[in-house]
Amino acid sequence: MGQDIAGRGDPVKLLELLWGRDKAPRRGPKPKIALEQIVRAAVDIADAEGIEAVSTRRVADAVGISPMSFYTHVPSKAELHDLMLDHIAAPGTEAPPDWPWMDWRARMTLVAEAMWGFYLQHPWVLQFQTHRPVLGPNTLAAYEVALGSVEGIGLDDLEMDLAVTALMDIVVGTVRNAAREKTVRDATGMSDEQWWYKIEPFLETIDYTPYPISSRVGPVAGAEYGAGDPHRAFKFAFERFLDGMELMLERKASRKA
Amino acid sequence: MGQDIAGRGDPVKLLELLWGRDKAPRRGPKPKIALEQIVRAAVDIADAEGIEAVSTRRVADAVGISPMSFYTHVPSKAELHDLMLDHIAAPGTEAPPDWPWMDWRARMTLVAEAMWGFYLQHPWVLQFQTHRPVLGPNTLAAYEVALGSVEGIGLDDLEMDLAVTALMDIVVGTVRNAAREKTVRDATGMSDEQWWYKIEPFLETIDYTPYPISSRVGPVAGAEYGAGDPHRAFKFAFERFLDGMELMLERKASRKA
DNA sequence: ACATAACGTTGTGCGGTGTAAAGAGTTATT
DNA sequence: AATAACTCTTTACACCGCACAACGTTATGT
Repeated sequence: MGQDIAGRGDPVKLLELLWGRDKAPRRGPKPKIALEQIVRAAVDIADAEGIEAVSTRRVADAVGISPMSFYTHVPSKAELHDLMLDHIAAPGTEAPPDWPWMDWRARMTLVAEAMWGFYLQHPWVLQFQTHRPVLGPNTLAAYEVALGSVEGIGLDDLEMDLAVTALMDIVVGTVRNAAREKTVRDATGMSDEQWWYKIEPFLETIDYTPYPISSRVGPVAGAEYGAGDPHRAFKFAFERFLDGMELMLERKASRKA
Repeated sequence: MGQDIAGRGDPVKLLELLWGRDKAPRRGPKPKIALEQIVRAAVDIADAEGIEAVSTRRVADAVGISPMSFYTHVPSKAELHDLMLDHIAAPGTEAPPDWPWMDWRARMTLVAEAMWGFYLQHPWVLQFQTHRPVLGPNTLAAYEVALGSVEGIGLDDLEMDLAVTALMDIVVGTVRNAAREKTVRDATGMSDEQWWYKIEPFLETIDYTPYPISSRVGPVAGAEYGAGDPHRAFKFAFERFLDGMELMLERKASRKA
């Protein structure tokens, strides 16, 4: 069931699907629909109603085939998930033209902000367990763009990967809070304000003496997030990280000189 | 089904369960089992077989009650998830005694490393969608400890929360890769090495000219992660972040002086 | 002491899930 | 023309969360 881990099946078969490598002339009747239609339908459902609304039956119905016919196109639901991930990675696989004239901080910020928007558009991606990397064409292209933001600034290859990984982690970690409000409101029909208002009487009955710092900091942070600006948490973390990167680059440069 | 968002039900009821607030003398027959047994059984199943193995029927069976009797103790599966989260937050709710003598970098590092171990022990937590905060006693206590690591170092209340949030994001983002290997191997019976070996022939058929940087950096990073050290990604990101924090603290101090 | 209301437990059942298995129909190859 | 390979479909199974109703148990109100 549910959002388990892709890769149970034959990983090579998945790669063939990702790269469209079974275009060889086949024997049987022509397929009624193409794989891409299935994947796009699944993504549409996920974008609109969340990943839990994506069932094999539902997807099959959306493209007009019988439930089990789904399995002629996709080995299992796990593979569908990977295909969905690579599918939505399609936009943002090209760096802007003025890319080379920007400094690395601007480039990394651009990549991070684009990624932020990406996750807000497809919040269901955040529900997936990170599994083995999806080695599809779009995912690779997006990775290429991200790596390009730190190319030629004085990092070795491993450090470049570490920097991009850190960038992604900070985005994912902070954008969760941004996606939360929308997702939870859709699912529960209750906004953050309504939720806090509802539990407030109970919260007043709690003895906060064991939590002196939290009870001081919590309301301050709560008021800030309640105002709806989780993007600020991202900017804080990311700017600290960029400053640390800059220090590292300076150290490396001065060591060489 | 599956790992959806907690909080569909009455949020106050959930708080009462979290804080054990329904100890009033009740009328009917004595419950066969206590809520804590249910939660512990659920956590045990999740630790051993992953969150997808935790079904209401399965949990009920584990504690020796009928499937539907589960619902007299817990309003729905969503509430069970929140109860599980607060339950496992119990350890690590106390700061070490030499805490005040450590500098803030050491304290934050300690908190982050403890958190790292926590997620490796309960990797299923990473599969949850972040929803509204779980305002349980253990979760609050853990937050208190984390906040304590940045108390009195020159940050205002909001910045303290932002710093702790960033710390958590970096840990969560990087520990996913560490949890991945174990989880996926358990689920697929295939190690990372076996997986790479299996897809290697296919990978050689791909034209990498559109991905010049990735094809150079990827293998280098892959060799490093293949050696099994995602902890290095954490250390890289976290040290950059700490350096950035230090710079921020210096700036704030010099502005005051 | 007894009726009653509130509660715990249980069995039945509904609509959903992923997918195995088997069969029918279609097409390219032999 | 025969056959093998393919797509699509129907049926079926074991699971899921949980609504509902029946039944038994206990503390309360009279």
